[in-house]
Amino acid sequence: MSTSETPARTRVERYNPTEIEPRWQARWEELALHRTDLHDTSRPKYYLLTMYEYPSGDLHIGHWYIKTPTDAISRYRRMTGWNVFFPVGFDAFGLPAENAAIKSGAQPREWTMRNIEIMSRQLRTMGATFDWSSEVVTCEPEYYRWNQWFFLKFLEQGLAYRAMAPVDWCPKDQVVLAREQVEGANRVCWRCGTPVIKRDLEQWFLRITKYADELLDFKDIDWPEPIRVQQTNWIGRSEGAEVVFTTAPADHHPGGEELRVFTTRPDTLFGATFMVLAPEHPLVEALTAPSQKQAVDAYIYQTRRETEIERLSTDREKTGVPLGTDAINPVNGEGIPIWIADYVLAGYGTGAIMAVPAHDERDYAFAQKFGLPIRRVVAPPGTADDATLEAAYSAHTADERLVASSHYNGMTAPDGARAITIDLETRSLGKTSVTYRIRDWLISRQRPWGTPIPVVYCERDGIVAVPEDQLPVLLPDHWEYRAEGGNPLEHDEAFLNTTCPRCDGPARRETDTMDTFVDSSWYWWRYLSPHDDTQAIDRSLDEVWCPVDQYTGGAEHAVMHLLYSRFFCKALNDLGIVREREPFKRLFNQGQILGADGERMSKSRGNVQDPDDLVQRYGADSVRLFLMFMGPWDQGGPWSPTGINGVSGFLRRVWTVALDPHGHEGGDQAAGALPAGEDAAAAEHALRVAAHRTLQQVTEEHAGFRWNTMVAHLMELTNLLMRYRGTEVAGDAGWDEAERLLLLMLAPIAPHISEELWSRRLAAAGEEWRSIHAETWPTFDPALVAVDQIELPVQVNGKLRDLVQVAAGLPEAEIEALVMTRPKVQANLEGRTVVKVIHVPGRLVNIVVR
RNA sequence: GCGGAAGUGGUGGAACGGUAGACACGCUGGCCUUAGGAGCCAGUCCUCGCAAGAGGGUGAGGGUUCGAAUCCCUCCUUCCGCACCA
Repeated sequence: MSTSETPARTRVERYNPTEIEPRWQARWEELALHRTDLHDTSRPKYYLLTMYEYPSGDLHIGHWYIKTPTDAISRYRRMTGWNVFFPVGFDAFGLPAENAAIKSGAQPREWTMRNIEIMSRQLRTMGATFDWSSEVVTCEPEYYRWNQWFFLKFLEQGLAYRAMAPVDWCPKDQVVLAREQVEGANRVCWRCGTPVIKRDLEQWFLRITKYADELLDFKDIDWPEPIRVQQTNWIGRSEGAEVVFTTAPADHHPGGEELRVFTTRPDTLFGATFMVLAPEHPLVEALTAPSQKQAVDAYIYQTRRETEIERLSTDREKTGVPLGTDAINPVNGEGIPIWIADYVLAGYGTGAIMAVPAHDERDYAFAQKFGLPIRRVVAPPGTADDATLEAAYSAHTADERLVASSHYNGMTAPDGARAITIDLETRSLGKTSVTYRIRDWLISRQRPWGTPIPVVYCERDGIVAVPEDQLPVLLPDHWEYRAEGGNPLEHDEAFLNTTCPRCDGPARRETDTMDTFVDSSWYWWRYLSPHDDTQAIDRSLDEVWCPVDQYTGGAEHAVMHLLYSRFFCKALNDLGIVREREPFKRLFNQGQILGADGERMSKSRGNVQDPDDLVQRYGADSVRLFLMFMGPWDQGGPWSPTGINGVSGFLRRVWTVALDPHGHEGGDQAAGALPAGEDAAAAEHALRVAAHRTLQQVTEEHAGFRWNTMVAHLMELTNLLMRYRGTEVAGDAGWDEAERLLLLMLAPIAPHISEELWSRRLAAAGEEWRSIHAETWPTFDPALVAVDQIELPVQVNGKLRDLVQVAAGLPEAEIEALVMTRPKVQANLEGRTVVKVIHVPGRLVNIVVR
């Protein structure tokens, strides 16, 4: 059998990412390609930040999903002329280190540092352009001392204060529990199974509420709408009135005590038929009649076992207990019974409400359950006075009016609200008021692995701040965990015993540490000068580099980290420490990668995808590309164990067309021949046009981080090159241009293979090596992307009936005339009258017939 | 429950209010030759049909429009957050 007619399959070197990738990573490091000169002002700066990681020990595919597209942004920005700063660090304090310590006996610090080492190594396999020279690790004293310093500044400014707040408490272990340490619907301690109860402790707060109104303003930042909405709802500004009720005298109570309520509906004050206090309200004990004491105590205990989510759920049965005392309504002197119920929270408003069952759903449900009166005070015209309310009426219509409200009758609800509030104000029994759902930030944690709060308790001077020059207050190196007795710092005599900075007498250190969200509220400033021991933030670098131009990370941080960071920025600006009032100019929230089973990845479910295995098997470039290809970046989704074959095959094809343009595989009968009716000039032109159109699309896709369609477009271009492989145009100028653009476009997203093929191109051309990542992003030729022929869909009554080829720029009338002559159109027009023709130039023609 | 987001082939997804299903996975068929986690070509939304073609189709139901996956309303399902996980 002769083989002369089909050329032997060419044997090119196989694409071998495991050989290529470490080699280029080492080269880039050697050349310090990603070390950012923060003082270089020759190019515009671009601060690119991705949320730093908690060192849990394993980098999983979700970390790659955040970081590799962000790296593509970094590389693209560099190619388009920016001085990019792209740092990396670790959020190193936190509960998992303590849990591991309790389980294994290792010290949290050792465990954390070991994990950081492992994760740093794994991070390097991504081939990302992190500037490791600015790495930050928050559990290092050189970092957390500045948390302490900020705390002292906040304390001076009244932004930090101490107050009582409930914690989840295990009565057996005598320990404060984190939410995740409280298990099951019956809320028991994770270690001993004892029912958990809320207990009040003196704790430290940061006054984020001072900035509530400013935090509602997003005009200077370009953030996704859903995040802005979530923050707005979280802050939850409500305008209304505070109204002063007084208690009525009773056998057990002299009366005359003030009871302030907050309401958004002062217009419904005449409809208040009872009052509800939060079970934690300070007056509950004094107002409870002896006959009610037992029921009230039992109810308070029950409430202290519930979560706020349970308490606020609107679809569960309402519960409550009357105290046996009345409150006097200031507008009509009427006495109404006072109840306690869990749906009223101590921390919101004044912890007390006037209940207006006719006009509030929750109050309505409560009144129904306990047979309390329901009195309508707002009604649309024509409503009979005695018509029963089937549900709370809380709608607002233009023609509704106040009824049964004394001389306010006939007013609209908003007018009534204003009038009633003004009248109360003149009697000093009320005032307009604004309440926020957001509460001050509780930063105290009764745990050892965090930043010690820098205050001491002196028998003589009370609470005394540690002076700045005595910072940092160092965590002890080692501590013992006990089965009982809570925070080990409370048993560490060397840590505990100190002297009062004011009187030099004996003092005890604060053992609470800070919420780790304090660490993450300013870490991007520290990247600029991570080892500076004279100041937290280098103001001159802040002025050049901040705010962050682009921040990337998960949407699960919408209301906590991202709000705390904005708060910190404003507070630090007020302290004169930083220049800006917003930390992150632009934000992108990527989605979450789930396990192949569609569930959240976790070790216990056994569905964690390890990137190391994938890198070993397919190479980092394939993993990067697959994560970008699987769907829109903000969407995430389940991991597909087979999908990666697609991008891996794509990169092999890129390799093949680059290194073996003249060869072809044996399976295609038409291989080596140009498409029918196409000559070499047409083929070359087709390649050029495709390359430049792809470049135009890819450039646009970079602006919107649309990686999935970007990869698809690069696949199309590669498929086209594959089609012309082995033909007479392979390797010609048009082919070569397409090939060159393909590699440049690939560089930000698949950095290793593009660097390898680029270096071989340069070598083949006898040119000196220069990294593809130092090349300039190409620009497309407008003449080549211009469209000359368009395929125009023709519809009859909105249904597709035909496609016509027309020259771009053909006059509309000519197109319409042409369309009418088409047989398929004719067939559909037969026997019907043309009503009108909709012609969207360049898009379609729709003929409407009757 | 409250707040946010998403529902399109067997699967991941594509589609400025204008040709639904680009690009892939998987599967089927053909080819190549041989050990490569291979490669090449073709087909692949559903129904009817050899085909040309016809009809249906974007979670469900309604609406706006010449035209709706896209906009509006109601409902259903899934995912994320709810303040001590980070």
